[in-house]
Amino acid sequence: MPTTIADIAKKAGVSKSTVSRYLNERYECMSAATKERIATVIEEEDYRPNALARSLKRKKTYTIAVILANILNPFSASIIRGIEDYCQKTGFNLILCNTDDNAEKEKSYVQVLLDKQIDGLIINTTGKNNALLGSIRQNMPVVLIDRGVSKLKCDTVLVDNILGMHLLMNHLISLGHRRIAFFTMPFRGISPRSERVKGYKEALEEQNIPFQEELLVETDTSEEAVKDKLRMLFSSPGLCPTVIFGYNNLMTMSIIKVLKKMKLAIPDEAAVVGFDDWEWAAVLEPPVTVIAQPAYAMGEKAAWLVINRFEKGNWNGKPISFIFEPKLIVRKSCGG
Amino acid sequence: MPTTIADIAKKAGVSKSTVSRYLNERYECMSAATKERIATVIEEEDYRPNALARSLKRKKTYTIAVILANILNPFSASIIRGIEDYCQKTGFNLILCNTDDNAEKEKSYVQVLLDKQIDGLIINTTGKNNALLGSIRQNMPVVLIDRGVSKLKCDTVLVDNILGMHLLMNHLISLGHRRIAFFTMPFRGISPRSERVKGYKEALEEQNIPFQEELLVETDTSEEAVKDKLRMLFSSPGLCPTVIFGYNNLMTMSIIKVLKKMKLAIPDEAAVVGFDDWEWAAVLEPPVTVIAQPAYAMGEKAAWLVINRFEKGNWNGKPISFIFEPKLIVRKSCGG
DNA sequence: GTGAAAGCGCTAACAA
DNA sequence: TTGTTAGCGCTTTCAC
Repeated sequence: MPTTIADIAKKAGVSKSTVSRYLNERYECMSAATKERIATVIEEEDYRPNALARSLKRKKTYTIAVILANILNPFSASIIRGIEDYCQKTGFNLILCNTDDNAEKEKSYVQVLLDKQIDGLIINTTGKNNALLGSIRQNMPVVLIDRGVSKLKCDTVLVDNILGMHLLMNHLISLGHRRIAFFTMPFRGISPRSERVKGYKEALEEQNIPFQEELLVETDTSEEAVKDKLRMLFSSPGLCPTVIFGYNNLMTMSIIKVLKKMKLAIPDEAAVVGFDDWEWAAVLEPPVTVIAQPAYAMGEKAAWLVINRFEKGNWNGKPISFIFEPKLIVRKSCGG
Repeated sequence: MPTTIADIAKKAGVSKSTVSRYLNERYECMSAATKERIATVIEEEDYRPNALARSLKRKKTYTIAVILANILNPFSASIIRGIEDYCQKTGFNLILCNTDDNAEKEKSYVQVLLDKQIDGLIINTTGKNNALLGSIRQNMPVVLIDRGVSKLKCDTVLVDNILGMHLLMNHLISLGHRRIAFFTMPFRGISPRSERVKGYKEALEEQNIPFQEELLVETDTSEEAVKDKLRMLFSSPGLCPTVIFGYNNLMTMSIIKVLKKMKLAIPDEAAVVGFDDWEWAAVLEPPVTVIAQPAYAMGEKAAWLVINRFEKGNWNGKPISFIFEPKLIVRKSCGG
């Protein structure tokens, strides 16, 4: 049976309150002798307070949660690492949840986390539980990461997707590309997606290149699906793209794999670009040109936001939005 | 102010005990009418029980923790994904901790997690807190993943490293390689490392190839460090390796990067092999031959072990050890 | 079938 | 400076 505060109190010959004061470092309210005695007993018993009991009473768990689509995406892994490191510094614990972009899973997680009385939430939301998220926003800090939802008055940590696409498109166009295919997963209603599409269209327009609906292709990231779409494009004379853009690193990777299997030379027969940088992008043959997002820093910032708001107790203050700048990293996959 | 069980009881005109029974699905002990009434009130109030209070009373938190060196390693990310998925299925929550192989961080995490009354722990241990781990093993299930510690009577989920090295070495030797460099991080006292070294030496011996101390090189995974070591080897006539083995994917990646920067053709001027398969290994030029470990399955199994033991309440049963079989995946980075 | 009361391990207001 | 007491929100005997 684990030792409790009562055991310590008895053994030290003081009351529980005094021990509690000691635990909370209110040393002013006790004599040096008492302090010393308690310290000794705690040491001897190797006593550590039960965090559950503490939390129940204090109404603070010093635990935050992060809900992401999929930790296997290196972008997500970096975000989590940023969050975890910040939590570690500040003594918070981190609960991790994967939703696979499934709204049901998201909902269920959010509820369980609330039951557990977490102190804050960082979420890459599916965008389908806005009512729920809006309501918990009343009781604890919530920060949306990567994907914003304008009606949700939460803090947000985002990347400037429109800028990113402009950087990328201007680069491609300056290299002479005109038929630029945009491969994306079918996540409609998700902010980064619509922003990237917007940036794509804007950039085309600025350069007087007509937007072609057929070049905006929706597919999941499986190789088979990507292959089908790619085949179709390449066999349509007026469409045949000179460069394929991948919405995220998973998509980009699939595109590259398929292109290689199709024995198409990159970039000469088909160039490739992606959103998200990742460890191996620079080592592939050819190294992949990408728009890099500062995932780790975004994670850190998100953690800072949640924890800061929690500690300042102002989780109903005006929402803050952090927009990180993406960077164009020119490598060799687009020619030029 | 959140609604509590007392609120529900009052509104439904019953006692807290009855509501509690309802919450715990002991419907036999109440009339259909009562059940109905409580259900309605709970619905109306959107009431959910406070998990903290429950846990304090029941002494179960339905939360387990995983302590790993670094989630940024795709091997770790896959393990976590396996654990998380299993937890999700069984309704457990997962607390995530990174230690960077720092024994102090590990110790501090373990203690905080104990304070939080977690129900089980999965750990890729530094091997430097055995006393602590041994003692908590008395109170909850602990499973060691990836790295075993024989004196710790915990369940383990490992990979057969010796077999893996034999598979790999036999392949290399059959291809004509004789000077095989082994690049590893300086983690001594860690079981996978000594096992892999052992397998390496055994395989050499079986084939009557003398073991050369200088080919077993210790370095961190930074490109600079790897480059230095590689340079040194290549400039020693009797030593100059025909193939470099990377202890894990981080090391292998560094080796490949450096080799490419040195403009050495892989595999003709220097072949490369690694331990751990990862998403992009097949897409690199040339695709990398590796020993693959079933990381996701290992994570799942570890979660199964912890949760199963916890639920069966037999965390003092005899330790179980799961040894997964690694697979040789032959690609093109070794010639042949 | 239902309720009263004690208690999980801790904190904090109030007294002394 | 220290102790007494009343909870935090829930579960669980033990009565009725």
